[in-house]
Amino acid sequence: MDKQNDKPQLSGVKEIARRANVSIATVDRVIHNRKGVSENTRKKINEIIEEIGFQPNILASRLASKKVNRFVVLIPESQETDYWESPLRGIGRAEDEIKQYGVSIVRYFYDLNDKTTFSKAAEKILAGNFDGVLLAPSFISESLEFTATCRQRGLPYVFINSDIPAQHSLCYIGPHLYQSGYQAAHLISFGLKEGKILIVNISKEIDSYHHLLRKEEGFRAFFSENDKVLNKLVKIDIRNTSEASIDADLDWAFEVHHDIDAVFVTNSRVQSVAHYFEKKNIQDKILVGYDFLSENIEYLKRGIIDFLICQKPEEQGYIGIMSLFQHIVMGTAIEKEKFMPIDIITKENYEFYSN
Amino acid sequence: MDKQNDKPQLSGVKEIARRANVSIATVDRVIHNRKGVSENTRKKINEIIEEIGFQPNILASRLASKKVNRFVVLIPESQETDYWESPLRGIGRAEDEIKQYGVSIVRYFYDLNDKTTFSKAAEKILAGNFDGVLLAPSFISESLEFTATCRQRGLPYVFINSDIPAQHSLCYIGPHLYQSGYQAAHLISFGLKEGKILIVNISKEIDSYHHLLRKEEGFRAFFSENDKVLNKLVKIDIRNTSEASIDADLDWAFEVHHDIDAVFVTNSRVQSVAHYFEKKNIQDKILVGYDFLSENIEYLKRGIIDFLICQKPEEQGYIGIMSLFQHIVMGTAIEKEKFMPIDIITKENYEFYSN
DNA sequence: CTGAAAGCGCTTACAG
DNA sequence: CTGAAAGCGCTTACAG
Repeated sequence: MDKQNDKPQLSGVKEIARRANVSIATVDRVIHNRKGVSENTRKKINEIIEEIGFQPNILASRLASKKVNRFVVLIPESQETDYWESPLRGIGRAEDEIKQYGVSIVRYFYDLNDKTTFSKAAEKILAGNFDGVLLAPSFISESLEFTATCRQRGLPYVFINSDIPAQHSLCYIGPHLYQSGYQAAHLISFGLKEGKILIVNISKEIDSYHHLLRKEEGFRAFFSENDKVLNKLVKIDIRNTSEASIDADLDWAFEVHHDIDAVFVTNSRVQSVAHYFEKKNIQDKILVGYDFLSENIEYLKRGIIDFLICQKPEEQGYIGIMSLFQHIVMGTAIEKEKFMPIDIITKENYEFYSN
Repeated sequence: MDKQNDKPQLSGVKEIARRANVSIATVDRVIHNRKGVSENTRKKINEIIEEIGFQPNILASRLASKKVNRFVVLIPESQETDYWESPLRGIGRAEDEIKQYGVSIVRYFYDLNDKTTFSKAAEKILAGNFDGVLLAPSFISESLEFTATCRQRGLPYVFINSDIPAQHSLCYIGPHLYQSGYQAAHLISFGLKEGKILIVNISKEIDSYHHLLRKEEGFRAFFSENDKVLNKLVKIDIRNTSEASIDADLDWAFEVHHDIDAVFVTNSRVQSVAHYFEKKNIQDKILVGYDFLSENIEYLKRGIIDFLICQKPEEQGYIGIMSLFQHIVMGTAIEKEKFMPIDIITKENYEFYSN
């Protein structure tokens, strides 16, 4: 049809080579910042690239290149709760999408109750030959040690699920903990204009305890900032996570504070409190906690848990890998901080929720 | 390193051709179900494809092919509210991702207040040469007429935002209206154990009115199914959407029902009620409505709107285009119905929400 | 510092 | 009904 366009403008490396009067091999060298090109030619070629707004054809590039990129993942293994299965699923989904681009992913897991498993895995990773790391830095000092070495070697890493600020990570992908606690407070206060609220922290690991504190802070901030003088807060920390121990602690709390109207559990262990409620046939108290886990959802369905706050764990894994991919393979810019939405899950909407 | 793998197994069309003792051109014909291959060869090649689990290299395929796919979008233009800008943004995002695969997207818009604009655009689309359609079927009978022709021509189409069931669409991507109303009811009832609730439908188009009804149905169902005898429901329909008219109607409603404690607006026009509340300095009533629009968010921030239900409009556009792409270009299977999550937006989490 | 040539795994005319 | 050959836009040795 378009007779005038018989010879469409060349727009690729070929055209650049033609204009610069060099071979396409040299153009390729400049595009990829490889050495062995005179300053003059480099400058000329870069100008032409600028001028014609050259965008490399990523399909052709990947097809021609035999280079493979090896990513490695270091996250907690699933235990007690199956929370970490979700990020893992997201990682798998990302892998499926990008394996045709020559990316392979190796997975390492550590035990959240044993720091040494983290360090051992980290060592293995450093011994291997990887191009990018996706890391859940649950143990602060061990993570710092690991990332220091990565940085030194120019091995880029991405944090998911919890952040260690100012560590030169490529980016952080995960929840805004403080704000999610604040959100939980609003929900409870919306249903309970006046009354006593129990905050429950359940966790045996000291390290991740700091996460729970951030949520608790946000939760408390809501009440002090919004002048909710009619709401009183009390709290208990439960470090022994056996059912018997949790039950005993809750027994104690409800005995001392017979007038508790609502309970906020700062993590996915809300199921333990729900279980307790069910056993004791407690029906009139508001219960809010975290995470889209099958057990939690069961209690949500039965009306024992009122709200679950959820932060797209699967998406965290998916975006984590894709961020590495964008940066390392595609060479595009990525956001420094990607906070997950604070999703509110109820009996009515859980079946439409996508992690 | 792997000396034993000097000659890695060929796995592509070449290997199939070798095993079948034919040329790769013939293999290509079979892969794409093109005619001009004897039943015998076709069968043999298909067996080999099965046997080696052949997966075509989509990069190479797209690079070699000069075929372009033309998608067309038919959605309402942005007016009154800027709701439709979001799906449009999602469509643009999808376009950016897949244009390297030879996909181009043409956009048509119709006026929600004028059915004829829909039909005219539909006609133009049918006159053009397209490979796939993304359609918001706001006008039922006009849409049916259009899709009948599409089906006849083998032109696949995807519905977004609202569904017309059993129309052989490739898929539907959008909200579950009934359930979102049910969700709104739960939220209000959580904050209001006892009291009178006003349902407000604001819309001048009769056709899309049916959507609002579905939400209202869900809303009412919550109260009847959950034995909320202490909550009373009243409703008004507002068909003249000028500010003065809305205000007058609300004046009337609050005069007749002086004891209204909460208001549920069945669409994004919740901002009109919020505006009214602000003018009249009404602060003690719960207000719940729909959609992440900047004006609505402003009222959310100021505490006038309590909750917004939102159904990822941008995502609808994005997924809509990607579904066409998956089906037409990649040839992969897609889900028949993709319901959007029912997101609950509050003052606390709106800034982390991604459409 | 630079270039000619082969090749990535497909698709597409074209010829038979 | 089938095949040989050119080509998609890059990358990669290799040779100079």
